[in-house]
Amino acid sequence: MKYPRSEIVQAGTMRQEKVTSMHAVAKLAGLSRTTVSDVVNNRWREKGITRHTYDRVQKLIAKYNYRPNMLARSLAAGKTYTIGVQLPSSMYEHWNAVHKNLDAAFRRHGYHLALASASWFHDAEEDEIRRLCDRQVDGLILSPQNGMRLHSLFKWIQQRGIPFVFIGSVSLPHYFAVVDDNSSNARLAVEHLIRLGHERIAYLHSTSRTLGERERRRGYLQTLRDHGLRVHREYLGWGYHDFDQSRQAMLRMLDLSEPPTAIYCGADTMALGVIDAILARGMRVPDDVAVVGQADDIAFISQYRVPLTTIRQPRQQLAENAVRMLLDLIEGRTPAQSLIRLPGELIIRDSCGGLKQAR
Amino acid sequence: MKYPRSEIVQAGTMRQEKVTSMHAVAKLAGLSRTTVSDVVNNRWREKGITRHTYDRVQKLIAKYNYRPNMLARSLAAGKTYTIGVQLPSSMYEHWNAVHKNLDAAFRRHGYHLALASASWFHDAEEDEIRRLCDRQVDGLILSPQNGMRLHSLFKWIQQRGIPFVFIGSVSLPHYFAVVDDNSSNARLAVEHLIRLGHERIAYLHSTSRTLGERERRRGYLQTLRDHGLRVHREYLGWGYHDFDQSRQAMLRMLDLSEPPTAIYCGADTMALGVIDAILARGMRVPDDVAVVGQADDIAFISQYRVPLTTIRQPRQQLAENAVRMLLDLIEGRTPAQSLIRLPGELIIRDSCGGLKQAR
DNA sequence: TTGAAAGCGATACCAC
DNA sequence: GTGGTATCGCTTTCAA
Repeated sequence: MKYPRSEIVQAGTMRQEKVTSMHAVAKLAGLSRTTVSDVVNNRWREKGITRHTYDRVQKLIAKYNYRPNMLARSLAAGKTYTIGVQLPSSMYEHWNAVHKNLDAAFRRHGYHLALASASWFHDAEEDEIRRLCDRQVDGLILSPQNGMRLHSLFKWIQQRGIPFVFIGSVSLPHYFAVVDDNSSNARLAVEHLIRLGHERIAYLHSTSRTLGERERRRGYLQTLRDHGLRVHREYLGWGYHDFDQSRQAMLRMLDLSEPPTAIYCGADTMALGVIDAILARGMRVPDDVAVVGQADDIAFISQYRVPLTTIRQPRQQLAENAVRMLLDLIEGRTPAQSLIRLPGELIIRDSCGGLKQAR
Repeated sequence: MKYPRSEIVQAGTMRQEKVTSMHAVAKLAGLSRTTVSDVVNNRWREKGITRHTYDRVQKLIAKYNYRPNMLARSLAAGKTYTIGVQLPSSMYEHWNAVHKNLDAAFRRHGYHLALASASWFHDAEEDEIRRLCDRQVDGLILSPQNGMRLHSLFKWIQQRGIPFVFIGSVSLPHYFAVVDDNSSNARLAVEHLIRLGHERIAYLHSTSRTLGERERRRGYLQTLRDHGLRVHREYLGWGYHDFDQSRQAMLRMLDLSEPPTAIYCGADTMALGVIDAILARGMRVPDDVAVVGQADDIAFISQYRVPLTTIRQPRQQLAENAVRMLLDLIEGRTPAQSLIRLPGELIIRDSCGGLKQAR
């Protein structure tokens, strides 16, 4: 027999595990596969198929519970309607929200996401992204932590003709990207602190691996200079995106002869470590040291010991712009811009306090 | 020409966007597809292919950057090595960790995950799971919030011969599942409170939709009875898994003529709302009311105003057992058990305090 | 309106 | 060691 997998064993019953195929439906209806296909794909009108035929097919589809095999469909059509997505770990709110927004936006356009496990296993980033390509995704949204080292990977993806856009932070110049305006975010934070009367403002780096981090640093330094404030080498610390390391770094800063009175942190997680360090020293936030975080990433932050003032990045816009850009690329249009920078907004809570000194 | 998609345009160059196919490699090597396939799938040894041939093929694969098309492979082999996963939203730590552990465990066995968007869009659960099946997943890990209403869906999946196991909470009896022992978790919490001297112990339900929630309630009630404590109707509240609603519910309980001195909450999120309510009333935690949460779900909980005592569910074991069970099913073995119940552990922090009354 | 035929890119079995 | 042939389930083009 030619189609044993869809063989009909008994009237109204398909053999266990064997699923109805389009061909089986066609046979049952006494029609050709094409006709069934046209009905299934809702192009029976323009193909001029009789209402009668349409109904007959639909009835059989319902009766035998036929569902098209997406694998076969994708292979034949050369299109999977799948978008490969690789984001940083989404334990906290920011990336989780970005992921959700991407999902929602792509769904509206008939695409679904394939998530790279690399979200957790950073060393596997390159491999995971390649694997995504092997699954014939129609496009990629990328936010690799090791982005700057992956030049050859991006070339490789381009060669395969798979469009991709970076999200959150550019990995390398000359590629499509929708990113946070880290430089202006830093300015937002630092100018807020300056406005409150602070002059000894520290900055806690997160990781060194992204261009975004560099821009943030640049924004911090430039803002200080623009306001005629001195840059202290000792006010630049490293938190490695980690609570404990940030705590240690802050402890060291507090030991300086002239410790900072305010600090801007590259991530909320780090800001929490910083606050913990300050409180552990018997000092108060914001009275002794003011703290600003980045991302507004922590759930129920209002319930913390010191609700954190922070910079929130525009999750919705980030996702929606990236989706539009990638869809443009996939569908052969030229995106209006190749690089979109989105500024964040300052969310003022308690960790900064009011004016430092009544003039 | 028979294989235009892989046509070689110029020596060393493939036409834009057209990716090398296995057939192209074979032609280049002057071999048959079978041979190339055997090399690619690492079964050249047993197929008795010359080292020389092997090397030649490998070299061409490298040169032309050939990578097998997983879609085609899956279609032909009737196996995708994809596991469909549908979990509750993973904004907090518990489900995020479960997801990660599932991913890691399946990867070790050569599978990857396809995540249902339903994690966020609960009303779409059924649809999303069906869609997952359409993509020919080899198996499913499910944790639907509306599970109890989805009987026909599960029948449908079974009919298609796709094995699945529930995780976290059973949706319906008689299916494979790896679940939290909610009844014993409730006992753990309530007995801890009783041990501390509490007699007026409340319980805040999360949602009504899962069997797990029912079991937790049962555990709470049974434990009270076992210890000869009276059950107050007014001590049963609903938090709907939501901070604000839990806050309101607690506020109402505090207005009782005889308010509870302790409360066990079905989720950490809810416990935070409860604590906020208590503090808002000018009362103290744990001095006036002791609080126990469920899940140990909140990041940096130690930094909250009142670090929460809670029950942590075994994330790693949950995932690993589910993976083993599903793999057994997929590979035709019979799982040792069809229902695995995993008890949680009490994580004692500050929201419970010490003995309520010195004997 | 409908159907036949040729792919899509692989796997699998079986002779040579 | 190697190659032919059938197949997976669907799309697409072109004739009838």
